[in-house]
Amino acid sequence: MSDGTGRGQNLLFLTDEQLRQGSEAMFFAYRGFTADPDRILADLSYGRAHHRAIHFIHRSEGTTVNNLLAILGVTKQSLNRVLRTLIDDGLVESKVGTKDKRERHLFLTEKGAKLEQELSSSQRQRMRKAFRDAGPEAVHGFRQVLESMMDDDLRSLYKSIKDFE
Amino acid sequence: MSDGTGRGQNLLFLTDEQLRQGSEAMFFAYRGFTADPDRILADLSYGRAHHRAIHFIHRSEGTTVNNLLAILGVTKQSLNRVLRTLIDDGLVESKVGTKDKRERHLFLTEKGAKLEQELSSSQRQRMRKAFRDAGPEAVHGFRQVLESMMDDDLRSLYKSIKDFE
DNA sequence: TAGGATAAGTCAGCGTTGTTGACATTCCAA
DNA sequence: TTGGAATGTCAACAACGCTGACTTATCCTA
Repeated sequence: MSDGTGRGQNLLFLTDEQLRQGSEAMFFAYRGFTADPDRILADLSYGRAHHRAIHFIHRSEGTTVNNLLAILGVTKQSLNRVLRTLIDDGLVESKVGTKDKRERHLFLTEKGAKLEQELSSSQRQRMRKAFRDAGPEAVHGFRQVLESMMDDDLRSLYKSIKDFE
Repeated sequence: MSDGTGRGQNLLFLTDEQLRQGSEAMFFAYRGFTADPDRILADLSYGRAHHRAIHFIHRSEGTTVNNLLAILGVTKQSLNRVLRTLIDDGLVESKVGTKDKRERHLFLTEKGAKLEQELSSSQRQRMRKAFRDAGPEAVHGFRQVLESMMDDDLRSLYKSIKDFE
């Protein structure tokens, strides 16, 4: 795993203070990251769980409940509650699988797609500003560190859906 | 704010796909970020709120309740519930202010400091690995992007406590 | 010194979102 | 045809946000 530059980055000395600042940066930044969608969701008496479900149904149209469970990392009971309200409210459609009829394939309705747009565009706006302010090299580093911070199984999941399109 | 390189980084074109990948990286990385402390906390029937309180009391020993409220961004009722259990369990000590007797100054007990160490060291371990794997330039970019992503008031707060020591 | 402001704590109630456990239904595949 | 997988549902519970109302103690200022 040597980087071959001779700068010894694998031996990089990191103080507890530097690492603590990294943790706090994550904490405060995540607050900002979720702030804009949270405001929109509050008016609809939805929460982040609804947002996450909507996001991943949009990005993987027709995904199954089981697949969604793996991505979101929650119990089926927890997801089911969220999914049921979204279906009842006419934002998500659940279609029985054709090949395997046990499976349910999830889709956003027009109404659901509209909310997804609203949520993601508010979040993208902040992300775009942050990316532009920090510059391309910083963005590259940002993504490198985040990837390294993931659990192994989540990283493979992330990478597998990252280049889906 | 021109970077002077002539590459026009302020006009950086960012596709929705790139921004979405940034969002998803934040989502999956934050899961990893909290995973290790979460496991420790679960055994003690504590949650993330307890961790956050312990963290910021440790880093700003003797802080007041009001100050902690501002940092954590929750209501006084919500913090009070967490603080009460921590005090009852002998992890946190609350001392009446000497200058202003209305204030309560918060300290970790020996027991509290021990748990703090356990929590922060598990989180630091992951952060250290991520920082080393990604390298110093990446770490710099990581922090730049996270800072840009914060709300203005949280960024000033973050910066003000960042260089406290 | 009286009265308003501030810091903290408390009670009651509610909502979202996570958990476990138990159980029914449907359907595919060996 | 039977076992297991996928799904859905019910109940109960816990963590942790929230609002609103209220008390107590203290401080500061007019």
